[in-house]
Amino acid sequence: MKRAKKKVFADFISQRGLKTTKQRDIILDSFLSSDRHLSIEELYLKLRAKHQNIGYATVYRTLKLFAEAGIAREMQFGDGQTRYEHVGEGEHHDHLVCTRCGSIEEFENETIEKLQEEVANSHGFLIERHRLELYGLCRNCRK
Amino acid sequence: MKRAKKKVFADFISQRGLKTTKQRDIILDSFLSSDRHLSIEELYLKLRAKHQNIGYATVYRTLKLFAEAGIAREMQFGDGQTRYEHVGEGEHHDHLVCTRCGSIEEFENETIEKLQEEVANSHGFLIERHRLELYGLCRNCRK
DNA sequence: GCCAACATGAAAGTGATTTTCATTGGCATT
DNA sequence: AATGCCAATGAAAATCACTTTCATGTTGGC
Repeated sequence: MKRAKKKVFADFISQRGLKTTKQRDIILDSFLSSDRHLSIEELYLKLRAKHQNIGYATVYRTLKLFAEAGIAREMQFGDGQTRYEHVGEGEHHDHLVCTRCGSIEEFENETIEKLQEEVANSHGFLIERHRLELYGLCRNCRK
Repeated sequence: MKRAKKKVFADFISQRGLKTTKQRDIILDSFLSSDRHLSIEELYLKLRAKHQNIGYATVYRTLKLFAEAGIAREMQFGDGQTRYEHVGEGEHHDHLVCTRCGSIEEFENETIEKLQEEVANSHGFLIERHRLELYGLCRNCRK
């Protein structure tokens, strides 16, 4: 699936007449082999450890490109930093965000999605996307 | 209920040894008689129309105070601006955000809340608060 | 009315992100 | 393999939303 995403990005690049570069390859590799929900800062630091020649701006630009290409999604959990998560085809999930340790778990729930549709319908509203986040204490932090 | 909130804020002010000022009165009035989900910028402009002597910083500071006093709540809908909504006692609701016209409707759904609790329980997670937002087209913008 | 403590507005400061700009580097074409 | 064009890069400056600073103005308990 790393393969698949690399392919998606390569296709995106060529379709748009953009170019393959060392930096983009490195950033993509690093992104794909990272935790989901990585902040730009975190990714940048991780990258700098190995490659001192990658600029901040390039990381920002490249992550935006991943989002446009459909292999990443921008997220905000209220800590003032934008995080990017991996996107699989048609995949969707919501989040449990720990307010103490900052850990982020994912979950899916069909029934909730259905109810959201019902609510939207009853308001004449057409859902394009949604966000559902539960903030609180994770299993470890409750103790 | 405007009365009630003014009382809540007045009590908060005196309990904390803070002071009543013209600016706070004006901002509170304006906030209470505004749409829910007003951005600071919007409120500031609205205020400036009548009172050219209210500073940006004061509006920011005062809205934070409202939030501390429990009569307002900070919200982010991803457009880069913080919005404040009115808070009634124990009241909770979620949002339908129109991606075209920016309008924000509210809804409540007990069943969804219950399901959220179930999901959290099954992960050993303790919910403190949550946010649920449905983004898409409102009734008018669908046409 | 006095005056310490709080509040205010203008401007400077922050922190995250974006843009600018001079330079470097893909890559399709000779 | 050399050419040329346009995209990409990095460093630094700019921007944006907000926060803090600081000199001055107000409030309210005495």
